[in-house]
Amino acid sequence: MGTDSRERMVRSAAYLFRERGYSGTGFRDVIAHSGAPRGSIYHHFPGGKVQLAEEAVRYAGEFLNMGIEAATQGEDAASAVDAFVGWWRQVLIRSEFRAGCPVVAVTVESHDDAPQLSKAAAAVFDRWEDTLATGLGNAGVPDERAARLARLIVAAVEGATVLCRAHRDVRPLDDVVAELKELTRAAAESG
Amino acid sequence: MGTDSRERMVRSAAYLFRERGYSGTGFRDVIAHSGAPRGSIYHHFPGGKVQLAEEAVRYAGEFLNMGIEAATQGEDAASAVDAFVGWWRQVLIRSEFRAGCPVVAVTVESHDDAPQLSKAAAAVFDRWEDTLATGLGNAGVPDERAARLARLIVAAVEGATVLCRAHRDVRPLDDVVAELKELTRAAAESG
DNA sequence: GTCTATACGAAGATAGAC
DNA sequence: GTCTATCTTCGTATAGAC
Repeated sequence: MGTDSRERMVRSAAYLFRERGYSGTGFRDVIAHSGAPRGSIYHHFPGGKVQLAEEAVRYAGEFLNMGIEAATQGEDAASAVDAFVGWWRQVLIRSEFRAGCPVVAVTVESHDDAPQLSKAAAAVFDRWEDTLATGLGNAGVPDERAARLARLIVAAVEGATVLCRAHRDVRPLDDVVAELKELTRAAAESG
Repeated sequence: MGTDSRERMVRSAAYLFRERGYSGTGFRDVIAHSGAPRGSIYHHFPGGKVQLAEEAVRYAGEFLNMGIEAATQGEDAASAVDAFVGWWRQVLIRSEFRAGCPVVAVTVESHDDAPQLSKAAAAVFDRWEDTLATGLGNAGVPDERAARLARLIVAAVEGATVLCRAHRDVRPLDDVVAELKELTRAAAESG
């Protein structure tokens, strides 16, 4: 199965973007990290680096979304927050605060000449919000409120991961989560 | 006053980082944007690109902090949020969602070989939080809560700017701000 | 302070053989 | 699908003249 190296490249790109960003990650790095052969980059990705990045964004988006979906089956509203936050906590701590969110990294460096990247990123953020909102809905938060809360959660947690990387400490994330959980519980009870 | 081109380089670096990130911005671009002479880069910045970036982060941090300070003199708690958010709204809209926060950009791409950059970024985030927390305190929010709320505001607004860039729309920021304002007002009244 | 020239490696991308 | 060779442009950084 020769398509194996293709998948590894996408995964490696997502991994490396988290640490060094889009411009900071070259094919050189992706090849080295994935162990994929140099000669087949443009065979697998005729669209070059932009295509690779687009797929990496989607891959990361899908991957995390599955985690959120699995964890938002409960009826406790706060568990929806935990589901989303838990992943980032792990990423931050395991990488010793060297890694963050690849989707944020790509968004922040996106050019005009590659609008596919912002579009892919927007789709990922939307998907995360939808899944979270569904979880909040199951926990009793009214639909309209759930959508706005989900958006706040995504924004605040993504922002908090950046603060954590700067501080090399999880506390910003923990502080933010404490506020979010309180807010979420109140919203569920009032619904 | 020959130091003028030095300042312009720092400002240009901050400006360009917002759009293309740290790795995506070369000296080439900084020279072109600032109009500064090529030959004096390493005269002004012996530490090279890292030093330039460090100063750009500090410059952006100080600049925005002055804006927050000026706007948090009132007694309305929500105005402290507006002060911070207003700036990012302007940056996003005027750039047609091409520009974000340079401090976030640098943090997200920071290497192990230049820990000065994360440190400078952390100092900036802390300063913004402190100024915001003081504003919230003046509006009647208890000190401990004010600190946590300020941190949430910084994280959520920074995260929202990323969402706005992906969507090419201000709505994520507006949605997040609506929630933050409500939360802030409640905290001020309960204090 | 600013210039030119230059070093040297890496970037993304393409062509054509196998 | 993978290889090697190659193109062109760009990256940061340095040296030494002016």
